[in-house]
Amino acid sequence: MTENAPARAWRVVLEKIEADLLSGALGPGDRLPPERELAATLGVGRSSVREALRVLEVMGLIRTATGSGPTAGAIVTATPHGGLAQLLRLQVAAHGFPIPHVYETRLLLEEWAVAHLADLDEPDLAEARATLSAMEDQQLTADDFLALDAQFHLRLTDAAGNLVVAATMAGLRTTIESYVRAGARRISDWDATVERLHREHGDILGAIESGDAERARELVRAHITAYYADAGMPAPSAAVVAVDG
Amino acid sequence: MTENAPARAWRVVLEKIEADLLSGALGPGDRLPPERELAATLGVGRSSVREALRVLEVMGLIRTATGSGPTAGAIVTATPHGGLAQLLRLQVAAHGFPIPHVYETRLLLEEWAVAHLADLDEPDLAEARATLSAMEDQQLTADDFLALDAQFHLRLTDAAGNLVVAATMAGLRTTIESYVRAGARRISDWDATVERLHREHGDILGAIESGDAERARELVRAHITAYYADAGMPAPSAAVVAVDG
DNA sequence: GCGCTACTGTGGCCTGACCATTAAGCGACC
DNA sequence: GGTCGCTTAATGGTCAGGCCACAGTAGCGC
Repeated sequence: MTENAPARAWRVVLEKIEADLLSGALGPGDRLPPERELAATLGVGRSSVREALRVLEVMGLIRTATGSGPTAGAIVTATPHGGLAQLLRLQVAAHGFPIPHVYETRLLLEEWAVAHLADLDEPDLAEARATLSAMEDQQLTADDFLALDAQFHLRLTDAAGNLVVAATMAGLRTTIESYVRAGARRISDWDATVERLHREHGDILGAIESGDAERARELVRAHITAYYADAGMPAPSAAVVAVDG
Repeated sequence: MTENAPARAWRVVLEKIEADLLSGALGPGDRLPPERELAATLGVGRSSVREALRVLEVMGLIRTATGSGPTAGAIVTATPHGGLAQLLRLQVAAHGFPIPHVYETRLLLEEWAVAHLADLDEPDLAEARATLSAMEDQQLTADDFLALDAQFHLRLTDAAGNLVVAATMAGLRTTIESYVRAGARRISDWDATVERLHREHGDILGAIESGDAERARELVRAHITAYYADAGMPAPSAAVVAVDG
């Protein structure tokens, strides 16, 4: 997967950096050599170096800053959220990923997360609870509420303690965010929906705390599919929901 | 997420292309304008265009080819596998994703896939069965066997019919591939292991075909965790396995 | 007609230049 | 002696322009 290409210069750079990361010569917080130096070292042009760095930047591996001093330059960060979100979003835009598949994946990840949390001895739900409290404010606009709703779900997933799952979930959420917002405008009785969503959130937390993984799963599935249905959004293929639920 | 940046030229290009994808002006199979033209149109330098295209290429959205004629240039492909794999691999290399989290995610996705398949009326297992047959060859080296093993699992996931799950699984597998291979060399009685793996594969297919989702889940979990244990690989956090299984 | 050649379009890559930004060095002034 | 401010260096960001490689295609010669 990483060779057989006849020469592409930027790939040389990418591989060199990946190798340094794997060997431990480079790690989070470390600073990459300046672009010009990297170019000279690897015998490629600076533009090729930049192409590779751009890829790394978009993928969330590095952050770049101008200027001088220790904070300038390209620094390894390893923050996957943005990159994953970008990739998913673009693939959806290019019709590589059908939206229903995105929904379905979001659902299965979140089901796993809550079931996993329920099985933990002491799940850390403090952040999720805090978000839940914030959602009680009656003054919230629909968009504000949805933002907090998204935060609640993300914090739930974060609490499950798997970074890959958490990052993927975040990416999926970002990807479908605009559709969720659009869906909210199709809901007739928004206040009632807010009421219901809030109650369901509480129920989910309750199920997790009581250690009932299966119930947590079911509640999450119902919670999400119900919103999809209300908002008239393309469901994760009706058959799937019917069979699975 | 797509703005507030003070100017970065390459982002302008990225956003323009994403917008064209979303609006349908650009779709799979279509050809992007030549780099020079894109640069002139957007008022940026060609190098900035190239940086954006590089990102799209690595993410699997486009493929580029030199030469002239209809097949040359940048063409929208929307093939997420490579990009996802690259992203996961790099994040693991940069310690953004701990390997156990990758294992765990792989496990949960595959559990979902087989359970989902079991719930389908007529799961298409032909490809998986074909791979299974190929694995009966006694002449296979360990690496060949593992390659087929990977293929079996991927085809299983593909059959579940969710592109996001399938692509993610493929990426995860690629990411941990080297570790799996290394693990195989730590297994003392390889022949017996092959025997067992093969039997388990058959059992999994059987459970799917009999529509027993829960059993398929358990078999897959046992199948994978047992191999991890045998190969002395960093388990998806022992606690998790103990509690969940 | 057929085959070869030259041309043209296209990405791949490099060089060199200039700008913007940031930190550090250094000196003048209080 | 300390502090403010100017200068300088380091570094990414971007552009312009050029050259090469490669793949069609058109046109030319036979």
